[in-house]
Parts: sequence; structure tokens; C-alpha cells
Amino acid sequence: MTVTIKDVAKKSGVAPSTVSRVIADSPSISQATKEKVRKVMHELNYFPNANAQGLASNRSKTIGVILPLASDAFYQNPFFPTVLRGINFGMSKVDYSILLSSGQTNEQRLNHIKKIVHGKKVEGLIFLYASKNDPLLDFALSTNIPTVVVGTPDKLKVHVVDNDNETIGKQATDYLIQKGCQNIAYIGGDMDQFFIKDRLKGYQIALEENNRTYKEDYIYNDFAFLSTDGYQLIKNEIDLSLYDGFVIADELVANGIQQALLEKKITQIRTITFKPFQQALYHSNMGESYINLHTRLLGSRAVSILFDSIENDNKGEQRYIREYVDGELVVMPEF
Amino acid sequence: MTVTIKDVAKKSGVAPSTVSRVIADSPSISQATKEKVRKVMHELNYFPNANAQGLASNRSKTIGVILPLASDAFYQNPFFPTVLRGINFGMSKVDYSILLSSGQTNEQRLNHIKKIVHGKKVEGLIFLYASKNDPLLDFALSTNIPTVVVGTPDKLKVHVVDNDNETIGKQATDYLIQKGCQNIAYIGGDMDQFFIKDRLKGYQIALEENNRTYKEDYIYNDFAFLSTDGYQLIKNEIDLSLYDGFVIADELVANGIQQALLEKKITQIRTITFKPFQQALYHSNMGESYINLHTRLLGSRAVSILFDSIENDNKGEQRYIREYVDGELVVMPEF
DNA sequence: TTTTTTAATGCAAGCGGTTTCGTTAATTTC
DNA sequence: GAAATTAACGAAACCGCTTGCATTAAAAAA
Repeated sequence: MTVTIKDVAKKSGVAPSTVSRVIADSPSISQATKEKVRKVMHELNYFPNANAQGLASNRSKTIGVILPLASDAFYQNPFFPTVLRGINFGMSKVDYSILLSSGQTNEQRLNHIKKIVHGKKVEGLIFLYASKNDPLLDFALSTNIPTVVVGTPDKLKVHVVDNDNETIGKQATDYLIQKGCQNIAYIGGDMDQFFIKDRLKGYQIALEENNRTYKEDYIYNDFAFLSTDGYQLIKNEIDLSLYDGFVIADELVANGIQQALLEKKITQIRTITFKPFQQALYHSNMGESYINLHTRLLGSRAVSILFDSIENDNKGEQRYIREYVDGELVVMPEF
Repeated sequence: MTVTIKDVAKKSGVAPSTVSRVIADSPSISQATKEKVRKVMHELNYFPNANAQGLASNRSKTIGVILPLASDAFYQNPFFPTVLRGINFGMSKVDYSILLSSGQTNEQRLNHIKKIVHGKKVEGLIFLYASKNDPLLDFALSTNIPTVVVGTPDKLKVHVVDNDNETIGKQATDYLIQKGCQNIAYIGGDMDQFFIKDRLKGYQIALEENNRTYKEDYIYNDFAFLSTDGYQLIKNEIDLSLYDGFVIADELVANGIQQALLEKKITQIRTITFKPFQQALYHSNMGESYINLHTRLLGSRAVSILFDSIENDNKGEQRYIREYVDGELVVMPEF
């Protein structure tokens, strides 16, 4: 029924091995036969069976992308589709497919990742999050499968691509200072996420460099990553008279905050946050300036690092790459 | 190096075929040997090679999820991660993996889908969008691979899961009418998207049922799906004095509009829009009421329909399912 | 011209499973 | 107790491709 390599071989009058070599574009096949065989492949509408290829060559031509637990609030973040786009973009050169991790519970997720890496379904892994003591990452590292994580995990022996969160946090804070803000609060989130901590560090450095005193109670950290959290914070919890500036570590939270401020008709507080890309789409992006995180770049860089790692396999001793992409201040017109 | 079925067979003192059958949990193997073999599999940390399985059984245990062109504005919509979650959810029972389509151009996308379906990498397909004259969908249908599309395409011979957009549009409009709005505009978007048209139809029906006249120039349709579009519309293009209600077909556009209205301090216009799920996260969801689209359900329903189709293969004549999930009015407290 | 290289292709053994069919031993039936 | 089933498992072919090695013809060197 389905056309195989033998059919192509027969019709082109060559051996199956020759066909296989023209598939791989091997240099040891003459241009003439290549063309002849390719013509037949096209006539017969032949496509190589990926499973057979994978079995014979021990390469699946697909990489696994590991998402966080679906119930995690963080999952909702525009960050994810954006990195995914970057990954897609980076892969357009290399003829690989993307396998998405799945599972509703952490146990399911762990089982699934075991199955796909031991079962040779994937040649490499990209983690789209970094959290503490992640059993999935532990597993990945224990198998030596090429892995890169987008974000900064609590492990050293792995490739990493992340925003330069400290610098970015400083950059944002500097902007507010330069705009004349005197009392700047830092609205963070889950302190188990390293980027929250790092941006806070940048905030702190900016204050110090400008001879401002860093105050513990100017830091707000006890909530998740939802816009409702930001909204609630403003509406109920925070003493707004204290501040004239907010550095908000997460875009969703910032959305909630900005809406709450608008509703309360508060204009003396300037805010700044971080968005996945220029012209962030989840918000009208008219009002406030922000830092563009180049999130798509995160994805495409992760891909190239991963492929370097896949190609170079175990030649020479392993070196781990840490790549930090910078942010870009996008200043909005005042209204 | 890697442990194979033979190693397991040898150590358990049975034939490879027996091991294969315990993997498949075949009823023709005694409970005793099953347990014995499973114990060995565990000891040896054995995982079946997915490529070998796929080759031998002609089943890859993975489904393909087809995304729209990445450059498409529509891609940015919170809709996608949400359906994806639903798909993930639906798959947690069935031990399959998800392969994501890729490609930066439509040509690349077409090549990739050809490769994965002809190459037997996937057993079924879920389209996450429906657009006119889609060559990818045409291809899928030409191969008879089980396929379901989330959204309503211009084809009949395919399984479909979608929102009941007409009813939803009516529901939204009814709400505004009931709230006393007299002059309701419909803010749509790309009319090539069927859901825009269908929600418009619902809007129209609601007006008629309430003896309102439907006016062409109350319909705004010439823009994409970005919040900036909504923002611009309000700031520059529309005569706000004409209206006291907006039915907004897309959430992102609604965000832009709502922010613009807030900035302009306009309060006499009531808006309603549609969101992927309850407590939409891309917006503080405090202000305006909306229709919850149950988008996650769309994904999980798509999965079950797909698996029904995969299982039943070609038994009996093919019937095509069209499933429409309803919306739910979520009324927000007025502030 | 003869010998040595090189270029181009074929042969056949895997890769690691699944599955049909056959075999053997244990049960059941009469 | 012999014949007929049935239950449980093994042997081996096969899935479609890759790749090391052998082979042959052509080109280069001698």
C-alpha cells in the first residue's frame, strides 16, 4: 500500500541503499543518479518512514519541549507561546519536529519524559521553565541527553538561556528614577522563581547607585502571577499614598495593577514592567513604558544551543553555556 | 548499551515475543509471568524503543497539532495555549504524545505536515484554527488521516469542535439589551474568520428579536486581532457619542477598547466580550462582564473525538461529528 | 599497458520491536 | 482414559530504513 524505499529503488533501477543515500544527500552518490532517484521519489509521492529511519539511525529528528505543570498559574503567561514561536523559528532551518511534554500531574509528566527519552522519541530537550528541585530536570541530567533550559535552574551542569534579569531590573528601576520617582516599590511574586529574585537584585542595585535607601517593606511578594493578584493588591492591600513608582516583575500582574490604578483614577504613580516582545499584544501598550524581554530570541537561541549540543555529542569535555539576553527599554508616549 | 527487549527476555527466562505481549498487557499471558517480566523490566530500567514499536506496529502513539502560521496575528491569542491545555488534559488518559507542527512559511508548514503524516509520525491531526482554502487541511483530508478541527472550516467532511458562535453572539447582545443599552455596535475583525461572522449573526438575531433595527454602519470589521487595533479604533476612528454598548468579538481587541475607554474616562458605554475561560488572566477581569467560551473544553473534546476516530478507523461508513460547545455569561460586579 | 586510486553503487546485516502461526502442556469433555 | 479444547508461550518472519564492507568501473599514476 504505502510506497517504500524498495519501490523507489526498483523503479529507479538502483539499490535501496542508494536511495537511502540520496535521501541523506550523501556525497558518494553521483549527481545524475540523485536526480534520477529524486524524480522517482516525487512521482511515487514517496516519504521515508520516520520510525524506520529512527530505528536504523537511532535519531528521531525531534526535540522535546517540556512545559510546566498545566495547573500552574505560570502556564498562563504569554511568555510560553512566545518562546514557542522562537523555538519554531529557530527550528525552521533544521528539519526537526517538536514533541510537547504532557501530563496532568507531576508523576505523569515524569513518566512521559522518561518514556520519550528512553524510548528515543527525542534527541534533545528544552525546558520552558526553571523551578527548584525539579525531578524532570534531574532525570534529564541523569541521562546525559542534550538539554537546555530557558530560565535559570538550580543546577550548573546544563545549558541555560535566560534574560539578564538583574540588569533588566536595574534598567527598569533606573528609568523610574530618571523620571523623578522618589518612592519606588517592587512588585514581585513567587520568590521561588529565580527571575523574581534577580530582578529584585537589579532594583536594589539601582537604588544603591542612586543613593536611595532600600526598604524591605517596599517589596511585595506574596502572590502568584495573575492579573487579578495585581488588581487586588492595588484595590485592597497597598497604601498608595506611599509611592510614586512601581517596578512590576510580571506583565500579567502589571496589567491588573494598571487597570486598578486607572479605575481609581490614580495618575501620580508611574509603573514599569517587562513584556515578552515589542508591541506586547495582551495589553494596549499605549500607556506605560516597559522593558522588551526579547522572549522570542530566548527560544531561538535555546534551539541553536541545543543543536550544537546534539551535533557535538560527546566530543571533548562538556562545557555548559550560559547565555543571557538583554532587555530593551521601550518608552511610550505620555498621554 | 541500551537495554532491549531481548535483555529483558533473557533475564526473565522467556521469549522476546512474550515480553512484547506483557508490554501490551495481552490477555494470553499468565498473571505470573506478567509479574515476573515486569519486575525484570523495572530492574533493568527498560523502556521500549518507540521507533521500533512504531515501525513494527505501524502506530506512532502521537498526534499532530497544527498551529496557524506563526506570523499570523491570530497566533498571539490566549486562545491557543488554552486549547493546548485542553488537549493535554484530554490526552492524560491515553498515553499519547503531542507533535507540534512547525514552519515559518506556509510552504514549510505544508512540507512538514506531509512529512509527519506520510512518514507515520502521527496517527491523527488536530487543527487549532480554521481558515478559508487551507492547503494543510486539504492535504489532511486527501490522506484520510483522522482529523478534527477546532473551529469551523469551509469543509464538511471533517470532524469539528467549535463554540456555538451564533448563540454566543446572541447571548452577549441580549445581555447588553437587557441592561438597557439602546445603540449597540458590533466590533468584529477579519471577516474571513467564520466565528466573526457567526457571532455577528447572533448579534443580528438578538436585535431582531428585540425589535431593534440592524444598521450596517454599526458594524466595525476592518482590522486584525490586536489590542492596539481596538485601542486605535476608540481613540481615533469611532464616533463614541453614537453608542452605549459594544459587542466585541475578540478579547484582545476588547482589552484595547476597554483601556481606551478608561483613559478617555468614558463610562456610558457598556462592553461585553468573550474570553477563553472563567477568570480570564490576560485582563484583570474586574470591570466588564463577558462570555466564558470554555476553550479548554474545546481542546479536550477534540481529543476524544480524534481518538474515537483513530480507534474506529474505517469500520463502517464515515460519519462526521460537529460538536458545538456553549458559552456561559459571567456577570461581573459593577463598580 | 599495467597497477594503483578513486568514485559510485550493491549486498546484507542489523536496528528493536510486533505478530502470525505452531507447539506443548494442562484442562475439559465424553 | 482417550480425544478434544484451551491456555500459555516460543520461533521466526517482518516492519522500512541505514551503514559497513565488498565490488566494480573509471580515472590517475606508473
